[in-house]
Amino acid sequence: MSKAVTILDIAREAGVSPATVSRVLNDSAPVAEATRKRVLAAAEAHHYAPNPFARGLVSNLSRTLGVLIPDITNPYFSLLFREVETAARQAGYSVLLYNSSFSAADASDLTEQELEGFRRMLEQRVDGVLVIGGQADLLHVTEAYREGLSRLAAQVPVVVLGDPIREVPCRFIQRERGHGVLLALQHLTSLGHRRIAFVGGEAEVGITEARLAAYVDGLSLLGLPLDRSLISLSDYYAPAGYRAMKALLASRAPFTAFLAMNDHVALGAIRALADAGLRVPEDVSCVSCDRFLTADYCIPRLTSVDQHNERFGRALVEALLEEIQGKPTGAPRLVSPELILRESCQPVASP
Amino acid sequence: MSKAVTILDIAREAGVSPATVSRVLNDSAPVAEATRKRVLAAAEAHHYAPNPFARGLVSNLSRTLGVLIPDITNPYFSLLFREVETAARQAGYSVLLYNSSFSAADASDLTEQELEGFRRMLEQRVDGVLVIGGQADLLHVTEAYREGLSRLAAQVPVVVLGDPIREVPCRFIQRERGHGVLLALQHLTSLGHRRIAFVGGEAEVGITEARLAAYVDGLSLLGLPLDRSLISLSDYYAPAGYRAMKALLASRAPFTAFLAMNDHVALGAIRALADAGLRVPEDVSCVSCDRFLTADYCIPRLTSVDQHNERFGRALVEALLEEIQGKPTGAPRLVSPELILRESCQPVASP
DNA sequence: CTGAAAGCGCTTACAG
DNA sequence: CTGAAAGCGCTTACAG
Repeated sequence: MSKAVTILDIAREAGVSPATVSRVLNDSAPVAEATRKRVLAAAEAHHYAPNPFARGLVSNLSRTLGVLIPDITNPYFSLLFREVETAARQAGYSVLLYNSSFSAADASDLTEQELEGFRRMLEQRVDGVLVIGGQADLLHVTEAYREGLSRLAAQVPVVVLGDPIREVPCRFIQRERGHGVLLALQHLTSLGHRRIAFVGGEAEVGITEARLAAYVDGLSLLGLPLDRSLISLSDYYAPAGYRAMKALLASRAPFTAFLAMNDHVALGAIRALADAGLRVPEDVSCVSCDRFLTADYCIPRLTSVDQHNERFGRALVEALLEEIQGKPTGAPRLVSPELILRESCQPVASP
Repeated sequence: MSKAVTILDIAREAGVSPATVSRVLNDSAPVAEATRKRVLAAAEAHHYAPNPFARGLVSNLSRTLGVLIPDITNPYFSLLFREVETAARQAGYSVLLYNSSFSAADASDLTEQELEGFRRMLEQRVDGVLVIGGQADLLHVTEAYREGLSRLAAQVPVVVLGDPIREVPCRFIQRERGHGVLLALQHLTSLGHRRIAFVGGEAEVGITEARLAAYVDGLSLLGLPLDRSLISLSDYYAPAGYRAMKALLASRAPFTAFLAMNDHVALGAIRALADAGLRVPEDVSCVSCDRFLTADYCIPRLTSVDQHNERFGRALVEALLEEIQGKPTGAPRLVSPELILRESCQPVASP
């Protein structure tokens, strides 16, 4: 590999001191226009890029943001991440991604992975950290996690997508998560459905609790009875949706429609219905949340609440930049959920 | 933010010189066991993490790998990336991800995004770069891209997933991409299909050309005639699959089965068939490539060739580490494609 | 086995 | 507006 060109090379070429080159490149002090031009020309000619190590050593800044995510192959996270990366880049930051492969199934084992992520961020001296998913999504975190996150936040600005964790000095940002469920319930009841199941999600996870609460409140708001046997939890992927629907069918609790935690769960659930000889929407209607990429091409096309989660990515980055730059804290812009009507709902069959 | 602890703090605490601390921490020279223990204890006690800027300034190493990817929300890339990140981490490297949002549709405009990615990698002084997708997937790249990639490779080890580009000093790694198509064709012909369409993919893209070539060769191998009107290209997402199938149907060329470039394309194509009143597999059989996450839950479940692309991620990282460490070049381990039989194929209806 | 010292490539007071 | 010099926190010959 060829040796990189340094500020000294540019200084020599432009006939000035390295200090002046630095001033021109960082626009950190007035420099005579003629000098300035010579410096810029020299830098350009040699494709000069300041050494970030040297720069970091004095500024203590890496121009890098760390992002902790459990699983980038989950479209919920990858959509969010893409937005985060774009926003970060536009603000002049690179993004270090750490995939902690966290799944609520075995929290104790995997806490270590998240702690390792925290450590990495510290080692790499990122300028700020975004924590998305993992234990931050849970109602209760382990003590080790609390400590690790606190230590991290003591040394670098941290923004967490989630509800505040007691005594942890991060900035927490949470979205409104119940309104979409209400939209879905209203839609289903307007079609005459009265026995509406809730499928997917895990207990102990914030989003599940929030949506479940909205489900319970929504039913009462709409004057429908709550039947706990219509709630079938699992997790957030297609196999889980399949299992949850199987369990629901096995319970023989009657229902004419269901709410799915997301499109993958919906897919699995619809598959389970099909395997039981039930069609969507002819026999059962379905509204899903968190619309993913291919929902418009499934059979049936999924009616889904689009939470516009990905737009939230930019808000997260902006909050983090505020923390880094110590600027005033604007409240994150809210993005309203939107019910996308497709084919998976139909008026309830008259009994 | 609290001021970080430095090697001097540890040296003082352990009653040794900073040089000795460095030796212990890097295991770079013999140190008396007693001294060693004191140093380690002090480092531990203060959660000491060496400053990567200072370290990088002398070593010129960042312990960071750069990964250039067009779109992390595409499951093909996110599956690959997850494996890359895991392998990199296990080798002690962090990963900087740059999303270039490249789509072959408007190459000229987007070359700039990829060049910007190259520049970023250089600025950040990553220890090595992995180039995945984008123009690297194309049969022909722009001159600007060639120059940018060459300049990058002149300064840092670069591994490209793709076919060699003339005069560019990178290591290129390519997979075998035709065998899966042959498996699919054999399966379909064994079911009696003789008019098999090819749906999805773009001309000018390597993988499309490779699979198309395998399709042409496979047909002749199996003694079937080639009918160009059964080839309907588009790109790699569900909407494209939909359009491609619509076009194929509009052409009225008869076929009883089709090969899809990937599961998203298959989904779109099957949707288009459904909208035309045709069922899979009853009316038309389908084999897809590049199995994605939810293929087992679609209606119908997709029969698909699993290329095990994600396993390739580790091979890429290993190749890059070899380039970085200047070690001998092992040929990348090959991963054979595997035909996953599900529900989307059925014997051809007797005419 | 251990320490003193130079040096990596920048930025930033301090002079002028 | 510009330069000389110190210093950021490490690592690595060089001595001993």
